[in-house]
Amino acid sequence: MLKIYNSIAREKEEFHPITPGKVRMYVCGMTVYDFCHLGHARVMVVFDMVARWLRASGLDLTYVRNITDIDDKIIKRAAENNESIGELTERFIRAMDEDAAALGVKKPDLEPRATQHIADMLNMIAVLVEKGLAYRADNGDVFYAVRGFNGYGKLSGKSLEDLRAGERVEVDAYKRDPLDFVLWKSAKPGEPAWESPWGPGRPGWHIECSAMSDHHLGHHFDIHGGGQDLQFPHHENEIAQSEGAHDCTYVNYWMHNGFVRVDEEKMSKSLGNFFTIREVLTKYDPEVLRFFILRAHYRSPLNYSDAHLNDAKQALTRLYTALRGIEVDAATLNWNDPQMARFQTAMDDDFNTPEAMAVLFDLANEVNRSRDVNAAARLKTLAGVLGLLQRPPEEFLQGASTAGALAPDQIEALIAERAAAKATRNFAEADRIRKELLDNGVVLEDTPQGTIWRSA
RNA sequence: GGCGCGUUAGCAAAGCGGUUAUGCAGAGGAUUGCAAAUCCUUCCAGGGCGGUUCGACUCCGCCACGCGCCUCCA
Repeated sequence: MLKIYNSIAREKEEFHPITPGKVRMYVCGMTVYDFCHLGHARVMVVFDMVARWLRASGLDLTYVRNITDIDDKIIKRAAENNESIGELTERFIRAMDEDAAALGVKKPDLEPRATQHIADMLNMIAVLVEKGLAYRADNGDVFYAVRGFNGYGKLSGKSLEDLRAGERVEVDAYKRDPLDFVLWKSAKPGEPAWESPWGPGRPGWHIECSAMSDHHLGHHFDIHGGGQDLQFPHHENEIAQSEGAHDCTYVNYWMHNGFVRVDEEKMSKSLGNFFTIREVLTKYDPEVLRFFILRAHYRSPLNYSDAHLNDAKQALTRLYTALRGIEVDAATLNWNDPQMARFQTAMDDDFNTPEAMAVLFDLANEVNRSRDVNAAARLKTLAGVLGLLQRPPEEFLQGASTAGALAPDQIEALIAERAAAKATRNFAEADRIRKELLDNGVVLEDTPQGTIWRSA
């Protein structure tokens, strides 16, 4: 039985889909005005893992991850770059797709874009206005009236009074209450705008997710995910909008993944301490990054450093090494198998990937001892559930990231030379060649079947 | 100030009220021409102070330290 830590309940709960056998999941995706950083990588990989596990568990999943392609930062960046908003967002959506693909993140079933759902947003805002939960201020903006929704704060555990006490934001004079938030922003000259009953403008930050999730998944669905920093205010405001408009529970299970940190500090745009995915991928195999992310529990902080990535690389190398030289057919998932059962138990416990990975290493040990094809198949199949270990081992082990620039045929030539030297027991020469290769980032291994190599 | 989370061996990171986590690194052995890889053995834990218990890293309380949200943020 799958248990999920539900942010709104602040405890693990048994997972029961609204419709038996079917799961509807919505995850807050990217605002596309820049390259994705490691924080984005974590959201994508974590919820890709969640999606894979739900499906491996036999559930019929509909996974929606939105793209926010209109917002203040996008407008600002496009102006700075002297390009249209469409050009900017298309560019970064393409980059995001590349990054996601590199990390082994499968495409969600649906990736709705905010600009495709303006009508849905306007409809929802209209409902909120009719119900007295929203109002048009004198400056033309439409605000959500937080005081009118009595569940406000239930996700983040904040009361309106607490929030007021901690007020650090300049109070917008047009708001009735400082905590009211914008649903619709009236257009300023030169800004992109859509027509609306309240005048030309564009959507506020939170309404797009309420509108898009409703459009694709309905008023009430199973899982809503995102980074921890979205819990407040973004998700809190989504609840206010959706439940305010529909008068029913919005989401049953809220999932929030932990932050990526650098030097024990949150990686964020405002701190400027972020690394983009593509930056990291110039130094590390993307699967190493995926492995690194899944090696920690999704709710824990994840500290980024080269030392930790190198450590992850070593660990993943061990797994691939175990599979090297074994022809593996895919095994079927059989939860009666002891190791698979242990893996399942771990994953069912709020997606405990570190524990699930421990099973992988135990299996690797078994494969190394027995060289058993079935054990190898179980290893590869279970790893596949996490989106790992699916490439030919040589591709990973001999992959790029070598310091030197020797082509494979050059390496093979040197290995042949060394073999010749060894044949005449000229070990000095053999060792010299081996050292030369090592200096070029190539490690040799002599086996009964001959010499093989891998990248250092 | 309000709310919340964390503190595990050299590093990373889990489960568990009493029995080896796991990976990397270290030590010894097997193997190897020597290595590498692999296998075997092994060292190194649970912030501090109390409490509950026959027994606590694991439950409870307090304290210390760290982190996060309350502002755009995955």
